[in-house]
Amino acid sequence: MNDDLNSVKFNPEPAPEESAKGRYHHGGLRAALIEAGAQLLAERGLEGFSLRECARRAGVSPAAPAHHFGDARGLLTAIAARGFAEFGAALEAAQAGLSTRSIRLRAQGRAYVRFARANRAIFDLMWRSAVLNQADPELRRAADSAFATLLSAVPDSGQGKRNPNAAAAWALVHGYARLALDGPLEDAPETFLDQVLERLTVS
Amino acid sequence: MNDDLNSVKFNPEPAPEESAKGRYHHGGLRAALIEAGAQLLAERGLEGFSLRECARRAGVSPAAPAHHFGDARGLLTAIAARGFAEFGAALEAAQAGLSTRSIRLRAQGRAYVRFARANRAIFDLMWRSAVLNQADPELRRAADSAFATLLSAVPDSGQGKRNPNAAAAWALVHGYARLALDGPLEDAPETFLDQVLERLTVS
DNA sequence: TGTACATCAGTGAACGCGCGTTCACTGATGTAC
DNA sequence: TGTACATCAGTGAACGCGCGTTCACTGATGTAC
Repeated sequence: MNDDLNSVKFNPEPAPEESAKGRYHHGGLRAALIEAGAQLLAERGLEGFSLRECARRAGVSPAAPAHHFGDARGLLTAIAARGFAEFGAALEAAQAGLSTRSIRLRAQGRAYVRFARANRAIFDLMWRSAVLNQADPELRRAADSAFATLLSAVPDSGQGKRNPNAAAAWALVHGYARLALDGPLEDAPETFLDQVLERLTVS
Repeated sequence: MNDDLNSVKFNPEPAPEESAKGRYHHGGLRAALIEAGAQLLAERGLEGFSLRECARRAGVSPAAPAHHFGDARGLLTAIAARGFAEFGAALEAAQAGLSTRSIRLRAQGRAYVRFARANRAIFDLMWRSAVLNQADPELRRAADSAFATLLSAVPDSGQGKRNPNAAAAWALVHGYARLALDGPLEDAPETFLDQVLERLTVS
């Protein structure tokens, strides 16, 4: 993903020195913990996640993370926020330069599912609202921005806030992604998704 | 849900006496642990789930559950299996007596989402494949049977095993259910689901 | 119908573990003068 | 340019907790004869 974008986002201080090892002040601990946490999630899932292990991987004492994130929820929220930022960027990139809405929608659908498959632990986390601090402004901003990008490709049926076209497109793509992660469509090829997206009537 | 069906399924011995309290042998511990576990999940989610707490609620020593389920994965798998059995029964009941496929599909879609909303903790669990023993024959049977019921309402496009009509219907309904549980469609009314289902073109 | 005995279900105390969090602390940084 | 000092980031030992699991055990059940 876009590392530059994210290190700017989460570590607004000057870039940490190459070798932060052995120094008393880590220099980029916040970003390092997010990275360690993301890797830990990928390896062991949410069940195997712990603040202590993140600290261990970042080469720092068990009490250090509290300084930046308070508790596990805080760190998980930051990881999810980074996930949504990358997710939104992927959707944006997928549709950039494409002209018609329906073409942009298909392209975003593919990017949506591809992101879920390539980042399954993070994608899972992004939707586990019970373990996140949903009020966190950074999380909210990143999530809302990603959703807005997706929905910008759906024709507005003029039904106001609750738009069945948007919900149908979102549900179809989101459901496909979930089924691709959770079993039933685990090994479906990308072309199959295209066939599925064709079943969507959005006018 | 259908308690008779499930106690038969999970507790093939003669029905436990009304007052199993105080007796050395519980009489229906297996079923009682499944019930306690389901309630615990509903109250605290998977994060707050523990074998010890299930035992406590069933009024039994911490070591007792191991006798029936081996470990937490075993009990969770049994809970998920019961969930799939109830889920399949709900889908079946929803479409019973309806004539055309498209009508049956809509009815099942509504039942699918209604089940997810009414049993969110169990529905979540049913899809958390990482914490379940997916090889468990009872789980497999219950899940496959529920899916078969759902897909029986989808026109077969003659494309063999990987049927885009089936995948589209399933993804749309499943995605809607997830979005209804996880935030974006949390308080959408049932009629909105109908409008969304209309966007499905399945021929 | 009665008795012996194998089998089964559940006990309860004990264990070791990794966890989150606390606490008084210390080393580094950066700013004011 | 130099020094004093406040602030900040991270230490590391300690705590109490609930967990899963083990273990030798015991009470109830049901079957063979």
